[in-house]
Amino acid sequence: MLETVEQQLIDDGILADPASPRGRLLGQAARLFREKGYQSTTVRDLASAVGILSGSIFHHYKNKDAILKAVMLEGIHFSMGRMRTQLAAAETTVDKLRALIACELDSMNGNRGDAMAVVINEWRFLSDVGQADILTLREEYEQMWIDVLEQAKNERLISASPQVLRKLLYGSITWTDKWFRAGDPLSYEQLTDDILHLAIKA
Amino acid sequence: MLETVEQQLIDDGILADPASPRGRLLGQAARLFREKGYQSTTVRDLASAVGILSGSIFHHYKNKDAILKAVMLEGIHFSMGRMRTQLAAAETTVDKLRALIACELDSMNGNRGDAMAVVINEWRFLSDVGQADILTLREEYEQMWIDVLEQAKNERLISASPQVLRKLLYGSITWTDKWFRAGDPLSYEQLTDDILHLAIKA
Amino acid sequence: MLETVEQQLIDDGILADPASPRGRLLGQAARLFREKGYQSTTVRDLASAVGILSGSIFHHYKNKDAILKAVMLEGIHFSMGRMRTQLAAAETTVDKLRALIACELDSMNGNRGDAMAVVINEWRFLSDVGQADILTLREEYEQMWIDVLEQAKNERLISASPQVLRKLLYGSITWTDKWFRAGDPLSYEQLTDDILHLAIKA
Amino acid sequence: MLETVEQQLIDDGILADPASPRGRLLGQAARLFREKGYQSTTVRDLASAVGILSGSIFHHYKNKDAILKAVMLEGIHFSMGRMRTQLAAAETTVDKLRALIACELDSMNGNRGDAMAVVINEWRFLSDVGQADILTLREEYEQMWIDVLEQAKNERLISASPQVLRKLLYGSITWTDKWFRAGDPLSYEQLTDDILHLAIKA
DNA sequence: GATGAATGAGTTTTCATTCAT
DNA sequence: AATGAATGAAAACTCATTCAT
Repeated sequence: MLETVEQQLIDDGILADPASPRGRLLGQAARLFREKGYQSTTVRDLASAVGILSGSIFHHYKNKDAILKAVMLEGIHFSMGRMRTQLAAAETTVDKLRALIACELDSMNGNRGDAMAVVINEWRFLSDVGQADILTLREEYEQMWIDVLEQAKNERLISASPQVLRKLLYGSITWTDKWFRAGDPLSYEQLTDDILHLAIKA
Repeated sequence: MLETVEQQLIDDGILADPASPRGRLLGQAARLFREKGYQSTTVRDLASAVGILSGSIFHHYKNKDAILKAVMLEGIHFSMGRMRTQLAAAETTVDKLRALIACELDSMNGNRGDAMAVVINEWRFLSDVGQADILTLREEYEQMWIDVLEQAKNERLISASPQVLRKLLYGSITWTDKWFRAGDPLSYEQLTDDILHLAIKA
Repeated sequence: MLETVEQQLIDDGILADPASPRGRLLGQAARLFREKGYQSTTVRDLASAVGILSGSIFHHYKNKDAILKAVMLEGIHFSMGRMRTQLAAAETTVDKLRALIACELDSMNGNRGDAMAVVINEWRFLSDVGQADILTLREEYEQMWIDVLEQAKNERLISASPQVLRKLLYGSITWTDKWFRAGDPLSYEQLTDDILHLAIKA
Repeated sequence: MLETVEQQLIDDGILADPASPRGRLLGQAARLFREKGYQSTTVRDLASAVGILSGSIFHHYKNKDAILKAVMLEGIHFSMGRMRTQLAAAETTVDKLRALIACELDSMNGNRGDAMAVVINEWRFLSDVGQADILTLREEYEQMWIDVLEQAKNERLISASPQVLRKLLYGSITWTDKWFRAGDPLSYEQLTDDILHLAIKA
């Protein structure tokens, strides 16, 4: 099911095929940028991770900044694609909120999680132009959260303001990237529930 | 009162006097590391911020890594010192928890907040040796949180495990550094309360 | 009439047919080498100017140096061909001199002028081997000038030594490439006359 | 006497002292840019010519373009300084014209000639900003020529328009850089006279 | 303690050229 | 003939660090 969403996005040309040279480069770049940080990852690191020489990188991307941007776009597109699907399948507001949390958790920690972690942690290193190009997409993404949280506020499920609560949850969820390893000793589902209960009083 | 804590730590030789050359360097370093990141801040940037030439930096610190470490030590010492004072003054467990949140929020966003933000955000850039040297201190700091949260758990104020809840709150609080500007439109006290209500059901 | 000379040279296989792939490449190369300089023109620039990909360039020429050499040969052959025709048609020594000046001016500024400008301005970037191959031809070209100037000297039309005068005129004429745009406000004929009067006293 | 002018300019801080590190760099840069061209001269070439390592170059100049600009400024300032002195000493218009020619010839071929040759031959490789910064100075320089040529025109010493004649003489003189070696077999004075007689009919 | 020129290893990037398809 | 991914050497430039003064 998750695979379906990913495959769909690849077929639509929104995500690069992970088997293609470009896709392999993006995958390795996401991993390295996450592990070592954008600035500490050299173009040589990227090249050797995909088994080519450093000069060849520039056959695929104009410069290092363009690689960072591409990684981030992959991350956001993948996360949004999956979120949309899961939101559509959720019935109650609580279910929707749980879906958002689960998706975002998986975006940071799942097996395609590197790219989204890069979006969060390396954002400041993306050039101004690159940031501007991606900003609309990020805002769209945030709006999906705000919409659900406003609904929850109307239903008196939450007490804090949606804007503030979103920021607090965002911090909690993105920080999991630094400490959470699934099933050890905490399962995904438990963590999702714990975060859900930060938000709602029940 | 807060000034008292800071002054005390300076007098004890734990923090550098902000008026001394060393203290001015650390203050500027904290600010620059936070604003631009450790790696993007050059030794020249540091030197020119305190009005000396780049070569002279190395009369004060052995190398750039030593500066980062010193900044972090300042951040942690200051935060812990204040936290201890405030904890001692709090009576109930809820008061203690509120004190921890308020202190940590101020550690990230207050006027001595640069150093603590550097501890969080630039941690990975500190050398292994440096990290090892500081780790005990960070653990001591964390233990203060865990102690209070375990007490809260015993009193059934919180439901999640103290270890997990600490991590989630940590994420929420440290992330404020990226979006919160005091009084605009949210006050410090409101934000403290909002975070407190993530943790406790009341 | 000029077209006749050019057509003749194409028919004789001395110049490439501008409609052929090779001819189009040489034309674009001449233009780009003149505009941006040999070193600043990349093989990709050349390829994209003729609508192919960079790798395909090397099916036509062994390397970039060979393209430069071919452009220069085109330039010299064309100039010499025309000069011979015009010299044959001139009766007096003054007419011959005027013909040389007019031809060389047009070689730099006319609609086939790019190649000759490249001969002059990019000469140093041609490989030693390439220079050696072309040198005889350039000497032959120069000899046409020297012959006429010696005749002029014998007829006391000029006072300076033919060798020196040739160099001085050469500088004046080739430099026009940097400032002269025909008819604005100076016509070709006026400029030709002005240069002629540098040489002869009349 | 010439030395006097040069020394004066050095004392005034307009030219760099050839004995200083900066001055030595500029001298070698002028030589290399002239010999091999700006683009073919690497920063390593420059560094090794003055006996330092390539990275140290950037201690003196921000980038390669800044070196080119500095070389050009040296060339123009030196030429103008000397021209002004010589013009002031000349009495008749013919003397002035001869002085201009002699100065410009020496600017290209004398022992400080590298820098001026670079101004002429590498102009296109100076960045747009750099060109803009120098342009006023070049115009000032040209005006000195135009003024004398207009006077000559009024006195009916020359027949062509001052603007055109200047361009033609400019080409002749700057081209000497490619072929003239003083005293072999032509002396400076003879060459100056030959060029003077291109301009005036006498 | 401060200076600032120099170091030298490292970075991103460029680009002519090759070659399997 | 054309493609276009890959090569690999070389380019300009960066920057923490050293050290003689």
